[in-house]
Amino acid sequence: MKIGCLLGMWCRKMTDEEKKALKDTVNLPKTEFPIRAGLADKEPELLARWDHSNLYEKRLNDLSDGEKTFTLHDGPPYPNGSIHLGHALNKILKDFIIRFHQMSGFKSTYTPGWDCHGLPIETQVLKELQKTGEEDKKNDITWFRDRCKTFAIGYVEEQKEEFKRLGILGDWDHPYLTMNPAYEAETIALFGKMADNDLVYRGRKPIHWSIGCKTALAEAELEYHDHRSPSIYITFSVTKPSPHLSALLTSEPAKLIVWTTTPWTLPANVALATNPTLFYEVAKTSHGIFIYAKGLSEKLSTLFEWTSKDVLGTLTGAELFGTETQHPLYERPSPVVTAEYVTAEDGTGIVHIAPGHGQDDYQVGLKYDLPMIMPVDDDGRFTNDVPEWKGLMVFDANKPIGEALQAKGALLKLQFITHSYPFCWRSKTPVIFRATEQWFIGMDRPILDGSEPIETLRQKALSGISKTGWYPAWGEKRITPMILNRPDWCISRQRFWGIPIPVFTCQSCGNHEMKGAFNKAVVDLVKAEGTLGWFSKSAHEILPSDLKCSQCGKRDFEKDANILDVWFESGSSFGSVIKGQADLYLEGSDQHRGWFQSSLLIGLGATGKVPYKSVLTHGFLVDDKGKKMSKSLGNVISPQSVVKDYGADILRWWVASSDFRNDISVSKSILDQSRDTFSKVRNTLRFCLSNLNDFSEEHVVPYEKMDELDQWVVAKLQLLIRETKESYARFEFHGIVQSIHDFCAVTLSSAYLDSVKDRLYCDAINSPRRRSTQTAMHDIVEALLKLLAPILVFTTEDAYSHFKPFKKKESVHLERLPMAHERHEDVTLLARWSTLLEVRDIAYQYLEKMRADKTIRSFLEVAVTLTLPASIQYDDWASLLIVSQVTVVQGDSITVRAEKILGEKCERCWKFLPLTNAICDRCQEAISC
RNA sequence: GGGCUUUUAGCUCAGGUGGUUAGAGCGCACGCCUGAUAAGCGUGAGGUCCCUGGUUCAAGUCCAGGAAGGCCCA
Repeated sequence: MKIGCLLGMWCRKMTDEEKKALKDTVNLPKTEFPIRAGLADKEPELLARWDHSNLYEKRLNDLSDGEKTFTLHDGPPYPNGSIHLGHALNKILKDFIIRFHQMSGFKSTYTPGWDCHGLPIETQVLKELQKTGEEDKKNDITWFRDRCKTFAIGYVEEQKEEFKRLGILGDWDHPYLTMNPAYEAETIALFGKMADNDLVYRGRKPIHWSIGCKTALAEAELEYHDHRSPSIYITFSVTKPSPHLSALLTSEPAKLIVWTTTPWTLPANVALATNPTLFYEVAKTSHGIFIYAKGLSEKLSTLFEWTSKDVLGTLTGAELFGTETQHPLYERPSPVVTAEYVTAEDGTGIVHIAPGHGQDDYQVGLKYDLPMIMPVDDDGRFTNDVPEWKGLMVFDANKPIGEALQAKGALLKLQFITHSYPFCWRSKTPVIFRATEQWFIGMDRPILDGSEPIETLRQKALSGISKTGWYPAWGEKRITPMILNRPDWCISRQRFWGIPIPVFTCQSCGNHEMKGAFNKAVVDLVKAEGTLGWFSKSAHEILPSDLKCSQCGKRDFEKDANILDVWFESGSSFGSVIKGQADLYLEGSDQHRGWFQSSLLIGLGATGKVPYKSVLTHGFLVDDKGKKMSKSLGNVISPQSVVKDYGADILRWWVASSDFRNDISVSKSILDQSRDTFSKVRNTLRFCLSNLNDFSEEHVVPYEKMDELDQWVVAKLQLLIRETKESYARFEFHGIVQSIHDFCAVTLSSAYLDSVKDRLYCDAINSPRRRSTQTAMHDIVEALLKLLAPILVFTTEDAYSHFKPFKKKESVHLERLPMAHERHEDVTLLARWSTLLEVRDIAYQYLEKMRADKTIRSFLEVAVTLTLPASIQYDDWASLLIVSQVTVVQGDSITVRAEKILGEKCERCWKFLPLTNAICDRCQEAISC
């Protein structure tokens, strides 16, 4: 049927065929971009395409200006399981930042890494061996380490695929692994530099020691079981009271009461500790003058069967400080110090301190510079230092020690208690705390690197922190006290799966060699053979034949048996992965104690430089009630399940929508919401695309000739572009999500696009008004796709392939971010339209009432009369309100009246108008064009 | 127990220097459309701004104490 025939059929009802022909003249939207995202299928397809075209490399080449660089250095995750949501969060945030910088012209490389050594892998491999009954194999170090390596590689590959699936772009084919020979060699070289700067020293530190296995144990290798121990109350006689104590005493002897369940540690006692703020009672009893925590008086009276008690006075632990007592077994003093951890809940509020036999005791020892006596050997037997019980197992020594105390009159009470005590997970024997020789990085040693002024590592670290950018700013407040208060860094571990401590001990004089040529020999060896070379060769084979002991000149060396703390390894990453200083480190806030700190100390200790310019942190994942994710709470959500059920883009959209500086909530309903808001954005894009189907470069309308409504939306777009880029630069992605979603939902979908449908569908295809709108929509789609590309990597690529920009790249990810045109950010226009839209709101409130009382169903059935002040002038209210007819009357305030229109529905544009034909004049004209 | 930190509608977030009835979007309810259709539009209902006390003419905003979360230590 010819269109011309339609014009004459106003007087009779149209047939279906005629209606269809008329409908064919309407320019309805059309696109191949599917209405359903189908991310589960689409995403792997796009990943394969990017992989095939080498997108990462291409971006580095095509997008960068060649001058500006931005380096985000990746903190390495640990490969001992599938990635969890925290990993996903971290890597996705990094991806946003790198993509933003690349699309802004920075050369921004991204080398992902893995932290491959360490106890968790060693433990898992050991467990596997236990299951198969092959435990002995762990003694073959080469074989065992190879097994660990295989284990690590397995999860590196698994995690790599999981990260790639999230759309993270990076140099996945060349990641850094801390077990790579080149990496290991660099770590050893950095150790050497720190040794050169005199920061490495040998000292003693208590560790968990398994007598059954004759080995050091990590926390993870302990099991707690009930254990029967002696529980003894003993006394230390005051020899020199502190001034406060002195004021309460006469010449009569006074004694401090101490409780312990490990009598065998008494030979190593060097001090007593009180809590500085607790109150202590000095009491004259039937059995003598005693000092103990106030409040325990009743309990102790009963226990020791005191028949009388006179309180001579009370004083705080701090006031007892400085009192000197006599060791109950030996002719040596045991001074009173203070420690915050001491309580009056068990015992007497006074504890005995043996720095070689306890973690707390060790800290107290460091604080007060107490000697560390450690008279127990590898077999758990007393050494020559305790001649009277030499060779006796410590647990067997409890009895004779008790007897000796009794003989000296220092034993008040002996009982036995059953309490929870650590056992070795392998030999099932009770564990002891025992000081052993360890390697340390000294925090308070002057760094002898030739720089002036000479500072300690602690001083350098503190000034380095103050020069670093911390985001959020409280990061500085968090890490500063940690550095200020931390003890020396113990870098040695008694394990196998790691990088050896590259130290040689002279068998002749005991001297330790680790600098210069000694270090170089190890670096060269490890570069060539990996650290396996160290384990499979003797010192003699490793060292050049002309290297001699700098002390005695002999050539008989033994390799150190320890490996490095894994924090030393990961903290060395800047050395082999980035050149110079990174612009940014981005990790969870727990890394203030971990990687940020180890990197800082090694950077300053070895190279004199902080390895990062700034540090950004994110919070932790919690559920919708703010509780942390845990298996027992059953609130764990895996990234794999989110990818499967929602798609990686929705996971990314959720990450972007959260304010990651605080803890981040996640739950099914939160993800559902992310899916909903994502869909709104995607549908808006789709609608624009579908209306650009017949649009190309020759149809572009210059800004000046655009319809005012289009000019307004272009102005809104400029604002959005500018604000979005600012938010990216500040890492405030949730602001981006919010403003882009708001733009799509409110500015576009509800206001602009709804109003503009009529002209797009019903105006003549080439009408200037229609082409003007398409020009605006084209700009919108182009800008939105680019602005969203760093976040919605899959969806924007999918949409881009259905979009026809004038200069089309192979991928949206080879585009730069859009530029905002200041000239088009017309403030006057924006203000004017804000008023016009308020009028629209008022009109809609009125019309909604008509709809509610069934006067009308559709707003198109209505003729509106607007009363407006003279300040509001606009000539196309009918389009803006999407009603059939509007009359404007001038008045003082804004009021709306409306009534059901007297007219007929145009069969083409569906407006109600006075018709002389089946279709309205505008439609007639449109058809005949 | 200590250091750092969070707490505004069901949800995600806004709310410089204290100033009228605390905002947005989503979700929800109700209605419309069927030419964005596993879409779209409209209207509406939602808040003891964690609690208590204080400063002030005035506090979501400042101060003190507390509660409940989170990270790191002990």
